[in-house]
Amino acid sequence: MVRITGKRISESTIHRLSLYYRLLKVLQDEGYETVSSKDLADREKLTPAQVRKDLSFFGQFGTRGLGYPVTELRQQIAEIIGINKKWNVALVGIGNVGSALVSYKEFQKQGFHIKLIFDNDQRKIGSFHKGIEVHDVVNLRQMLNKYNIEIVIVAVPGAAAQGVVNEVVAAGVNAILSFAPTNLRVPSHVTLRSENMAIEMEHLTFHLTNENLYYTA
Amino acid sequence: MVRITGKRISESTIHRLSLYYRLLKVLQDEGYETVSSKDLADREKLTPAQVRKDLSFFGQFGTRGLGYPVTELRQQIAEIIGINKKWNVALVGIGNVGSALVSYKEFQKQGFHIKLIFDNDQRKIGSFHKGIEVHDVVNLRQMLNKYNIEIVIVAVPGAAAQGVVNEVVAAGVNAILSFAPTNLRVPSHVTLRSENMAIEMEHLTFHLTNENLYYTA
DNA sequence: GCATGTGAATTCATTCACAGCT
DNA sequence: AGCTGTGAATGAATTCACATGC
Repeated sequence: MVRITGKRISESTIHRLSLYYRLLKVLQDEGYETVSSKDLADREKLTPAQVRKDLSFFGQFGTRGLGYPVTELRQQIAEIIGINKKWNVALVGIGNVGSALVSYKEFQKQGFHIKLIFDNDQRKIGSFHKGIEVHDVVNLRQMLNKYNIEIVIVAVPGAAAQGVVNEVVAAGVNAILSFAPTNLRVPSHVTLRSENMAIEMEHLTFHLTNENLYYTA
Repeated sequence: MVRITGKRISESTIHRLSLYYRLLKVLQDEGYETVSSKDLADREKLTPAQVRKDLSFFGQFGTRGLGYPVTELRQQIAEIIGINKKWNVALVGIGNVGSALVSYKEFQKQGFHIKLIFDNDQRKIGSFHKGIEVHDVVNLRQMLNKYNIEIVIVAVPGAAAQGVVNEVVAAGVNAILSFAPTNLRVPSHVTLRSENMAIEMEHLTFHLTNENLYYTA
C-alpha cells in the first residue's frame, strides 16, 4: 500500500490502472476522443464510481459534462504507473519460463528491456537468447550493479529462488517478479510480486469443486 | 465469490488456502506434527486470526490448546480446494508460454493432466510435445467434449483469445486459465483467471515510481 | 496454560448521491 | 443536460478479544 498526498492506494487500484491503460489503447484505436467513466466501467465490468475514484487519487483528468480525453488520460496513466520510461530488467534462469519471457514481444514494446540473462548451467552460460548473452549467476550481484538493473525477474527452481532473491536485494534492486513456486522473503522496501500457475489452477478447481454448493440465501 | 453453508468465501481466502497447502508440505517435511495458527501466520506474514478465520469457513480442524494436525489439515485443504483428484486439462496454443506449461513438472504432480494440445499452425499440428499430440484448433469444441476436459488453458495471441474462449464455453467447460493479454468475456457460470506478466511488471514500476512519495502521516 | 473458534469491532474498499463545472 | 469529483454511506475483509475446550 502506497500513500500519495495522504491517500491510500491499494494494489487493486494499481491493477485497475493497468486495465484502464490497455482499454484506452483500444478506445484510441476505435477512434474515440473522449470517454466517460461509465464507458470505461462497462467494458471492464466495474462501476463508474470505481473508475472515477481510482483516477481521483492521482488528480483531475476529466471534464464535467464531457468525460476524459482518451489519448491524454492514457498518457497520464502511463506516467502514474511509471511506464512512460524504459526500465532495465535482468532475467535469472533461462529455462522454459525464462525463454518464454525473452520471446514475449509485449515486453519490449512496453519499455521493459531485458539487458542481462543469468543461469547456473554451464551448458547455457555463454549462449545467446534473442541476442542477449547468458551470464554465470555467480556474477549476479556485481553485474546488476554495473548495468543499473532496476527490476529482476526470477525464473529459477523453487529451491534456488531465495538465494537468488537475497543476492538481488543485496545488489540494491528494489523490484522483483518471481515465477518460483515458493514463499520468498524480502525486506519491506523491496516490492515482490509472485506468479504461480499452480495457484491459479487451484482457484479454478476450488470453484469447480464448490460451485454446486452455491447459495443465494 | 462462493457461499458455503451461508458463509462468503472470498478469492483472497481461496488464495491463502493454496498458500497454507504449500506451507503445510514444508512443515510436514520439517517433521512437525502439529502447528498453531500463529506458526502458520508468521511464515506467511499474516495474522493468526486470519488463518483461523480462513479455516473456520470450512469446518473445525484444530484442537484447542494444541493447534492443527499438519498432515491431516493438509489433506483437508486439498479436499476443499479440489486437488485431491485428477483433472483433465487441455492447452490451446503451443507457443512459448504453452511449451513452458507442458514442461512444468509441478503440474503433473498436482494432478493436472494435460490431455490435449491445440494450435492453428499447420506446422505444429501433428507434432508431439512431451508425448502429447498437437491437434487442429478447428476440432476444439468436439474434442473437449469427447475427452471430458474440465479445465482449459488459453495461451494464444490476444486477437485469437476471445474466439477460443467462446468455443471452450460452448463445449461446456467451466474453468479457464488465460495467458492472453486481453480482456475476455465469459458467462457468469464460468470461472476465468487471467495471468498477465506485463500487468505484474506494472505493479513493480508503479512502486518504483511512487515509493519516493511514501507518507507515514 | 495454551490455542482454537467466533461474534463484535475495526479497518479497508466500493458504491451512493449530489454539488459543481461545462 | 451530462458527467466529473468527492465526502458520506455502505459493504467486505481483517483483526480483536474472549469464551470454550483440551
